[in-house]
Amino acid sequence: MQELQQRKGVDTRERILNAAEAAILEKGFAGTSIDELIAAVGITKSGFFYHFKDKGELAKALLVRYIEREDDLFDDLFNRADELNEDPLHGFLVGLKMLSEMMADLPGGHPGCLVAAYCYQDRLFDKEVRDLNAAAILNWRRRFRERLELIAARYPPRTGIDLDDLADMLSVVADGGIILSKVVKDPGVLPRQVMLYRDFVRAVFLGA
Amino acid sequence: MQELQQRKGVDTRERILNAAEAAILEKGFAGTSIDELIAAVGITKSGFFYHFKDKGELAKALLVRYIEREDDLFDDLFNRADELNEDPLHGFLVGLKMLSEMMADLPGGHPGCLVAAYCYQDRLFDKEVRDLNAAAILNWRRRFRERLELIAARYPPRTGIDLDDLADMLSVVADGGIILSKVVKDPGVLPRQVMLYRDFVRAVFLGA
DNA sequence: CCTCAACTGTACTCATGGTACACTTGCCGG
DNA sequence: CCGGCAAGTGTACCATGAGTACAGTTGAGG
Repeated sequence: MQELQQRKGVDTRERILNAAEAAILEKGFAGTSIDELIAAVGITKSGFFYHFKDKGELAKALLVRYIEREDDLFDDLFNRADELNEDPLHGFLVGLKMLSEMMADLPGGHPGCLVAAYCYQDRLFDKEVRDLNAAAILNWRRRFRERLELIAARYPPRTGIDLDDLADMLSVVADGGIILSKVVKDPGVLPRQVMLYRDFVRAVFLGA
Repeated sequence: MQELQQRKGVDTRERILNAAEAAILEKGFAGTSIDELIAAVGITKSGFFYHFKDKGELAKALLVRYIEREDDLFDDLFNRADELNEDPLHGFLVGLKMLSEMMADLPGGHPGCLVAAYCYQDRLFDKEVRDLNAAAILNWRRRFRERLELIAARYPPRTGIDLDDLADMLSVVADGGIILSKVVKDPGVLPRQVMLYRDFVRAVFLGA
């Protein structure tokens, strides 16, 4: 079955994606040259185009991989938090604390969010990629909204709070927090902002 | 005094900056070509290099102009809010409401934040530009922190809330809200997120 | 009429993205 | 041990974009 060959191929592809992700988060998509990627990975230009038919396909593959990983991370994190806790509110609060700690533990700070990076260069990509980006955000909204509804069923929230907006706010705080952390070069900003969001969620449902 | 000539020159420079700002927020810095800018403005390449010695100077001039405008906007907004209100907390809350309304009234939604865009392409710029970016964020932190201190002197805040973090959270919510609004193509997300931040500020100082 | 700001025009260099296509290498099943 | 396929290499080529160089033009003001 040519397992070794396949493993090598997958491996090279992953290494291209790794190099591309790091470079794109620092210099943007158009600012990242294929030449620098193949130099970093140690292959030739032809090798690159064997794996991706053009630069746009690299962009798409990168985003797909990024979104899958983030989804897995959220699944894992909040499932663990739920196991530790029966109550939906306290499970969510524990999950947010774990998220904050995870972000605090990233060596060198959070490297950046691909969704945000693509957002500020979206005319470089085709509709498919832009739709993928939007779908990822809407999926996170749905996922957190479902949790918030479970919480709201047991703890009546403050009136005038829309649960979609409160769900969105986690993505907002994460993306905004990443930007502030990067710009002021203080990795601590992001985890502290997540904790502020956690405080707000508690205030909404516990009124404290 | 060649006033007309100077006005014409300043005007052309501003038109280059306008075209560049719009293009960079959509395609990134490296994705924006000088050729497309001069085509949009209706000048030649020589004309462009008469105003900016290279692309890097364009980037710097653009960011300086953007930060000045944002500062002026905040000055104007919160000064007006203060005139309408004696109490520092209610003045701030009124200012946030006005900010939210202003963002809701932007036709086509917020075009994007240059600070955030530069953040995700920062290796394309020299240290001076990156420092400008960081200074802008720190200046907004200082500005809002001062307001929050005035409020805290009259309304004891919930314990465990750091005023720097709460000040940062406005920038965080703005930058994150802009990204979500752009990605899901719903201009309403941003103003609603600002209102959520306002709710949180009220909860911190009024406990309600 | 002269000067200066604000350009235009032409011509060139170099790097990068991308295309095309023939060729190689090495594992694997038959 | 041989043919096939995955995973590449090597070479050549083209268009676009950043930037350089520098001479010439235009029009308002003194």
